[in-house]
Amino acid sequence: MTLADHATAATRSGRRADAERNRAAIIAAAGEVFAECGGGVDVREIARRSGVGMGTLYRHFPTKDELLATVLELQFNAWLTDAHQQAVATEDPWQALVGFFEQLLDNQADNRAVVESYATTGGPSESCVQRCYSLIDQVRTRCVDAGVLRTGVTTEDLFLLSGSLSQAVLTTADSHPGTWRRLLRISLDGLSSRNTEPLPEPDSAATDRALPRPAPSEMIAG
Amino acid sequence: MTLADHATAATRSGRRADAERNRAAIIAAAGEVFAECGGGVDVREIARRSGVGMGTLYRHFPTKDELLATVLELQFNAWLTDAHQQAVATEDPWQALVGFFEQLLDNQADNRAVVESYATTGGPSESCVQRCYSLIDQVRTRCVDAGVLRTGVTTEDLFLLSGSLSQAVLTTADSHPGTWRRLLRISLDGLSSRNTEPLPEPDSAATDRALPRPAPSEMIAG
DNA sequence: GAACAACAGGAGCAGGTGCTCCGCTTGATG
DNA sequence: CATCAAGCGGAGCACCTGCTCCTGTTGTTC
Repeated sequence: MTLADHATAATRSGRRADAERNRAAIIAAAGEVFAECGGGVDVREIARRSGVGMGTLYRHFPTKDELLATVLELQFNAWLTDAHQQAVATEDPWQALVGFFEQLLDNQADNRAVVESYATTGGPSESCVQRCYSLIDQVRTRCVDAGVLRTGVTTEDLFLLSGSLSQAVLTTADSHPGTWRRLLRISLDGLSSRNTEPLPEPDSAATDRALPRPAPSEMIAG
Repeated sequence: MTLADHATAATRSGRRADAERNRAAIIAAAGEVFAECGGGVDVREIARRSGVGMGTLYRHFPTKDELLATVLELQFNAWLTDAHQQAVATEDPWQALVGFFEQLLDNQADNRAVVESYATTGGPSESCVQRCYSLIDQVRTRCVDAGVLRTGVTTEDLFLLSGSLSQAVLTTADSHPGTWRRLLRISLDGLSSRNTEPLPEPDSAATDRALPRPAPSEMIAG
C-alpha cells in the first residue's frame, strides 16, 4: 500500500488508518458477542474481544445502543438482501414463501441479538421493518395471485408469525435443535389455501391504533 | 376471635399474625408487579406496593428468585388446575385442544413473568413442566384416538408451539391485541388431521441446510 | 525527523439493583 | 400490664454496567 493509498483511505472516511482498523475490529467483535449473548451483554466484553479500550470503543460509537443498532442493521440488511434475491429467484410462489421462512429462521438460529430485535420490534430500525414488510408483501401477493395462500392472511400475519417462530428457534435451539422445522411446517400448512375457514377478525382497537406502518401499496411504490 | 384461636393460627404456620399478613401482602403485590413488568423488576417496587420494608420482604423470601419462583408456581398451578378441569369437561377432543391453547394464551396475555418462564423453560419449576406436559399429553391422546390430530404430532410439538405462541401474545399485546388468535387458528389448522404430509424428523438436516452467514467484518467492506 | 492533532487505553465515576444490618416496634404470653 | 422474642423498616453496602476523563501514544504532514 502506497502512502497515497493511506492518505486516500484516511481522507475518504475522515479517519486515521488505525482508527479505521479499530472501528472494523469493534464491529466484528460486537457482531459475534451480540449474536452469542444478546443485546444485554457487558460492553467490556466487546472491548476485550476486539482488543480495544473502552475509550476507543466509545469514540467510535457514542452509546452502546448505537453500536448495537449499527451491527444489527448490517446483519439484518445482509439477510434482507439475501432473502430478497432468493425470493425473486424462486419461481414457485409457495416455495418462495417457504424459502423466506426457512432462510429467516436458519439465519437467526444462532444470533440472539437479531432475534431479540426482530421478534419484539420487527427489526433494528424502522427502515428495516419497512424493507422486511415490503419483502413479505411481495411474496404474499405472488401467493395470493397464484391462489395458494389462505384467504384473509395479511402481511402483518406473516410478519408476526415470523417473529413468533424466531423466538421459538432461539428458545429451542439448545434443547431441541431442528424442532422449529416441525412448527414451521405446521404453520405453513395452516397458511395454505386448503384451509377455507375464515380467520378471526383482528381487534378493531388494533386497526384504530395501527400506526406508522404504511400500507403495502405505498411501500412498493416507494 | 379468642386468644386460643390466635395462638393456634400463630402456631400452625409458626409465624406471628402480622408476619402472616405481610407474607400474603408480599405475594399478592409480587404477583401483580411481576405480571406487569416481568421478572426483571426492581425488588423495591414490590416492597413499596406491598407496603412492607425491604427487611420484611427478605425475611420471608431469602432471594428475589425464590420470591419469583413462589409466585410463579402459585399462578402457574392455578392455571394448570383450571386448564385441567376445562379439558376434562370438554367432550369433543379437538375442542379440548383448542380450548387448552385459548385458555393458556388468554391467561398469559397479561402476565409477563409467566410468559417469560413458560416460553423459555416451560414453567417455573420442573414439576410444573411435568404437570403441563402431562395435561397436553392427555388432550393429545384423546385427539389421536378420535383421529382428528395430524399424524406424528408429539406432545413436545404442542408444548413448544404453546411456548412460541405465548411469546407472540406478549410481544404483540400492545401493538396488535387479539392478533394472536389468528396465529393460533393458523397453527391449529396446521395441526388438524386434514394435513397428511409427514412432519420433518426432529433432528434431520438441521445443520447441512444451514446457510453460511457473512461475518460482520465481511459486511463492512467499502 | 519534528510537530501536532487525532487516537488509544483503562481507571474511575454515576446510577441502578440485589441484599444486609441493626436499632426500633409489636404481637403473644403469663 | 410487663416482658421479650419475633418481626419490621429502610439506610446503606457491594457489585454490576454504561459511560467519561485524562494522560500517554501514534499516524500524518511538511
